[in-house]
Amino acid sequence: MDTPLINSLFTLMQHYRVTIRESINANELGLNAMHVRCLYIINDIENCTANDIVQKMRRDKAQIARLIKELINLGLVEKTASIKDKRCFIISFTTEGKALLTKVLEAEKAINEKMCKNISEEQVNTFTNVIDKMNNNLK
Amino acid sequence: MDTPLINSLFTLMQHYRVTIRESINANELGLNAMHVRCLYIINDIENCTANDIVQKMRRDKAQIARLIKELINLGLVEKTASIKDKRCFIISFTTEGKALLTKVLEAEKAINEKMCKNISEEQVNTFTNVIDKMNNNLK
DNA sequence: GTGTTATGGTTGATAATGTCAACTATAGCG
DNA sequence: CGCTATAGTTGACATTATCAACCATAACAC
Repeated sequence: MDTPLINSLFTLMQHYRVTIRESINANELGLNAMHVRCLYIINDIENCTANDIVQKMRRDKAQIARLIKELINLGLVEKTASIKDKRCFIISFTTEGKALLTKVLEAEKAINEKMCKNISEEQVNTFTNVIDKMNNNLK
Repeated sequence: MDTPLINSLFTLMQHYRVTIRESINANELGLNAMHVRCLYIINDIENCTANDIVQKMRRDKAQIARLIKELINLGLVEKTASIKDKRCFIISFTTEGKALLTKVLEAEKAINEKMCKNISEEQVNTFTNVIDKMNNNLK
């Protein structure tokens, strides 16, 4: 086996993508994986800006701008001008957005549980640990 | 932290994608990550057919058909009719394809090493183990 | 202050990737 | 034989990603 690691990772991501899509469609939330990731980041980062998301996701800022626009059109988040830096907009949840996030988190939690079934807590810890290290190594 | 696992995985894949693209572009091999994955699979599976790749990659057969066509146009692989089943084509490497695969494997090996730096063998083993289990759980 | 360069964000155009449905040819099975 | 299933191809289309140009503001040098 040459580089089973990456190939396994690819497979896992593909599985995940299919599963989350099914789950989200089933829940009729009208979002895709990227939207969901965005919501997480907005939730995690205090006074989150588009640029924060770009940094976190390592994706093109054009793509992020459009993702945010979609989230706004869906009425899930809103932009407010930043006082400190007039170039930036702070992205925050609407009431609907907050409610939806809760739902999405539940859906993902279910997937997470399914995914981690029969894997010991210790192993999962090692797993996340290794991922973090890898992320640092590739930074 | 709600589902750091998936988010970390996303980040890792993104890192990987960027790294492999840089590396492959640097090597001027003219391939993308999907091509590379295809090559691996063709290498791994005895008498590999398009359908084998579809199964392995869990992607649409149309996409795979086109990927293979590109690899053929690049002169990397070739199709030969299967004797057993006249609907299938066996995909095999040309001399150039085999040579290129070797190069790609080296490039990926370098990335793999970079990625696994300062991570013990044991941890890497646990890691791959957990991925495999997760893949099974999501199957 | 002015000028210059860097940064955050938006948009248009386009490329890359993924998906669906229709179709051909063959297989497998009653 | 007739019927249904499978392997693969193609066309059309949807989604996602990337690049370059652009505007407004910031940050810094002078």
